Amino acid sequence: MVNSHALRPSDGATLQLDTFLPYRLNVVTQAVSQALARLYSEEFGISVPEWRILAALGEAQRAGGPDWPGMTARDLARHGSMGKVMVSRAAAALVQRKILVRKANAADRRESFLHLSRKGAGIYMAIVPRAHAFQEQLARGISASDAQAFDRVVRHLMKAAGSAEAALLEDA
Amino acid sequence: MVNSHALRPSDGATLQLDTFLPYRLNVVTQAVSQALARLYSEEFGISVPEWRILAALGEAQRAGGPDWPGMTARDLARHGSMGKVMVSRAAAALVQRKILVRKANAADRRESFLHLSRKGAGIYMAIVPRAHAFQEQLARGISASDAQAFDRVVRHLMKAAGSAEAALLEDA
DNA sequence: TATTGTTATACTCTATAACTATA
DNA sequence: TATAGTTATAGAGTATAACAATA
Repeated sequence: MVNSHALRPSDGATLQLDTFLPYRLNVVTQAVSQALARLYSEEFGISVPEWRILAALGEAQRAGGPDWPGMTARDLARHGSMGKVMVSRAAAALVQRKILVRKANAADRRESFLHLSRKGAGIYMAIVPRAHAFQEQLARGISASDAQAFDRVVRHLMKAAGSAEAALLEDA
Repeated sequence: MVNSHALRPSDGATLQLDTFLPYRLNVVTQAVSQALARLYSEEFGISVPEWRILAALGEAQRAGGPDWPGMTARDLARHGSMGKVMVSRAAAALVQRKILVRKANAADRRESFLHLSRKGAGIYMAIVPRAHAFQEQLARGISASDAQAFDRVVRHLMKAAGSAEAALLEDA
């Protein structure tokens, strides 16, 4: 029988892999992520980092008014939890494919503003409902209270991951 | 303000990236996984796939009696959710470092049995408490009921990921 | 001097297919 | 023919450092 507590393992001398949180996170994330990546790439020719940029820009562009300036690579990196290297590459590819438009920032010429082109906005609008449908499909059968608990745990893990590492390396 | 429901996004035309489940899973898993990977590699010189093999063998070796035969690469691949390619490579590296011992199976000479050497068992015994401590550190502050709910959701997502992809590609 | 962004390099993990040796 | 395992190759993502342009 399988131990059912992902966060409370059983005994001290052994470790049941399928109750080990990092393992389970890896497996489930890989399954979800890969399914979605296939959707992006097969239907829209978009990679995951590219999607994150589209999502950030689509969201901000709609929220910002008509003279919304766009987002810099730095903004996108923070918003999408990506390194600046990945953002630079993905953005360059999207600009080349005319999905993004890049405009120089006269006030600080190191950076530039990116926003969705009309084509990019079209792709964004096509992907969003599919992404929602995907998420709904995944969530179907999960109770509201479980969903909320899950959300709390994810939020907690996000904060805890950094400090857990620090704590463990300390007393090594 | 941040939308707090990871599994129930807000409106149809936009998608808030930080409420999108695959994104959140990716980010949290990456944080957790990378923290742990650093621990394995810096202190024990073990990669994540190698750790999965150690964990599977350590667990089974302890459960099985003295004439437990070992596990085949195929067993390890299934148990650790890895492709046979990864298992083959990781196992070869571990055998070379004398952490695993490989014994031919006379009954079916295509496969062979792997088990932990004394050295391997030592490493396993050193890692397990650290892994438990890591998990406990992560879980500290999570209520028992949230942990159970989280477990149910992870389990659900694992099953749902495959079918969600199928459902979405169907009506494309 | 510090920061934005780009390029180069290397490494890990993944995916696929081709191949072997057995069965 | 099918299976266990290995090897080769290519891809995506990450991490790091070096670099150019600008502040």
